[in-house]
Amino acid sequence: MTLSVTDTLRDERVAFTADGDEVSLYVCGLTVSDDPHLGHARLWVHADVLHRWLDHLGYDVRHVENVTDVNEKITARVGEREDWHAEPDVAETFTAEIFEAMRGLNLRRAEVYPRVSGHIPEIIDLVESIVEAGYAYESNGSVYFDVTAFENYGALSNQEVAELEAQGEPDERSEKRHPADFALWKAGGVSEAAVEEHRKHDHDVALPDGETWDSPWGEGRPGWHVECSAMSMTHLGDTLDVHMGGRDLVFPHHENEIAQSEAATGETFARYWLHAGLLSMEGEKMSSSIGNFWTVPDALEELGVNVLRTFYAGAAYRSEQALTDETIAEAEERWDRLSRTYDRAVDAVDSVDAHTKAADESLRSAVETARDDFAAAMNDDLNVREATAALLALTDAVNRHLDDAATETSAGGPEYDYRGLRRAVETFEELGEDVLGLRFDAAGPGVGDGEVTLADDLVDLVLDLREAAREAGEYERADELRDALEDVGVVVEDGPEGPTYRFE
RNA sequence: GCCAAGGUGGCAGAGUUCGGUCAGACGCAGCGGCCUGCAGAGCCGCCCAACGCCGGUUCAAAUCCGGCCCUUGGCUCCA
Repeated sequence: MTLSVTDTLRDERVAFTADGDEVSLYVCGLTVSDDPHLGHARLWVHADVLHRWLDHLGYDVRHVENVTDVNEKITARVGEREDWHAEPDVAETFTAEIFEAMRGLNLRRAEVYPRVSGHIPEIIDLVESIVEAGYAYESNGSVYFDVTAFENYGALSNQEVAELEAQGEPDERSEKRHPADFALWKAGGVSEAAVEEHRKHDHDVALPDGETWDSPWGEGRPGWHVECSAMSMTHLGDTLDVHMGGRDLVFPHHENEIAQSEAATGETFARYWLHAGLLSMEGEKMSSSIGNFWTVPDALEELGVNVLRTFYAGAAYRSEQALTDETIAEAEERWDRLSRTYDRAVDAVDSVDAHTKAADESLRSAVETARDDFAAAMNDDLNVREATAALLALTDAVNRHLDDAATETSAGGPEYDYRGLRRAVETFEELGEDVLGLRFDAAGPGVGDGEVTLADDLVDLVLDLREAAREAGEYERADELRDALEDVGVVVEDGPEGPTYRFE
C-alpha cells in the first residue's frame, strides 16, 4: 500500500515515490500584509497533515515555507500604526502574528521559513541566470520573462500563450514584448498607484515607495513569482519533491515559478504539484480583500485547535470546503465524540481494574481494522475525512466495550480488556495526535490547563452534596446543583461509575 | 471571452485514478428503543431518500464519451 496523490501538472492521481528517505516539501507561504485567516490555515493544516503522514511512513521531511515580506500591499500599510515607519516594520508585525497562529494550530515546524528580504542576492542571481539562458530581457531597468521562449508555458494551468491576457500593472505593459510576459525585477520603488490601490485607510503619512535594492539593472524590487523559485531552490535544490499551495495560485504564480526555475536550470522544478481547495464563506472564497474572513487567533480563541483541525479534517485537501455554523457545529460534535471516548478509555486504562485480563476480541479486531482503514484512507490521496471516520468507528467499539464491561461486572468492578484498551488509546494517540495533529490532552477553548486544581476540588465538593441529595431521593435539590454547575460551565454526566464532569 | 475545479439525501461530504462489490461509508440534524429518578453521554435501530439536464458507448455508468445549464476559482494582489 503506497501513497497516491493528485498531481495538478499531470492532472491525475499518481503514485508517490521519493529518491531514498528524504522528501522535500515546499509550501507557498503568506504575504505578511494582514492577519492570517482560516483560509490560510486550511492550507497550513493540510500541508502539516501531509508532513505528518510522510513522517509516519518513515520519510525524513525537509519542509520549507516562505514568508513574503516584500510586497506593495505591505508598503501600503506603512503609517497605519505609529511604529510602522517602513515596510519591514509592517512585515515584522504580521510575521510574528503568523508564527503565533501556526503555534496555536499545532503545526510541525518547517525546517526554514525563508524571507524575501533575506534572499535578494539569490533572487538577483536567479534572474541573471534566466537572462543568460535567453528566457528574459531587460526593459527600462526592469526584467521580464519571455513566455514565448519557454515551450511548456501554460502546461500547469492548460492555457495557450496566444490566449493569455496581460499580466501586471498597466504602466509596465508597454515595456513588454508579449502581454503575458511577467516581471522578474521591477525598476524603482513601489508605484504610487499600487500603494493607493491597496491602501485600506486614509492616513497622513506620505505615500511610501518601499525598499529598493541595487541590481545589475539598477535600483529596484524583485518580482513576486521569482521569489518563490529563488527561495525554494536555495533551500531545497533545483528539483523539489512536493510543491503545495492554494488552488488560486495555479495561474499565474505557479505557472511562472515553473517557467523561471526550469528556464534557469533545465531541470524539473517540482515532481508533484498539490493544490488545496479554497475555503468558502457565504458562497465566496474567504479572502482578506473581500473581507469575509475569520482570523486564526479569533477562531482559536473561540473554537480551540481541536475543533478547528477536526473541521479541516472534514473535507479532502483538494476539495472546496464551506465554513458555516452547521459545518462548525458538526466539527465540534465529531471532536467531542473523539475526545470523550479517548478520556473514557484513558480513565479505564488508568483505573484500579486495569489489570484485569478479560479479552474482548471484537474490541481488539476493531482496533486493528481502524488502523488499517486509517492508513488506507491516508494513502488514498490523504483522505482525511475517511481517516477520521476510521477513528470514529473505533470510538463505537471502545464505548461498547466500556459499557459492556461496566454492566456485566459481578463483584469486583468492571472487567476491562486492558491490552485492548491500551492499544486503542495508543491508536488515538498515534493517528489522532501524531498524524491528524489533534491534542487530546489540551483543554478546550477558554480553559487553562494548569489552573484546574482548585476548580476540580470545588466541583467535587458540589458533586458530593448532589450525590447525598440523590441518595436521599431529593432529586429537585440534586438538579438544582447540577444546573448551578452548568451555569458556570461545568457539565455533569452520570454514569455507571458515578458522575463525571467536563468544562465547557 | 479563455482556463480550471465542482454540481451526489434535510445539511455536510467521500466515492470518479482502475465501469460491476455503490443507489454505499463517516458525521450533523431528525425519529424510535435500551440505559437513567430526570437530563446528558453511550449503545442499538430507523431516516421508505440523492448521483445537475439531455444523449451516447457497454451485458453493466455517479464513474467513460459528446452537448447543454448552473456554482466557485483563476486570467489584477491572493493559501
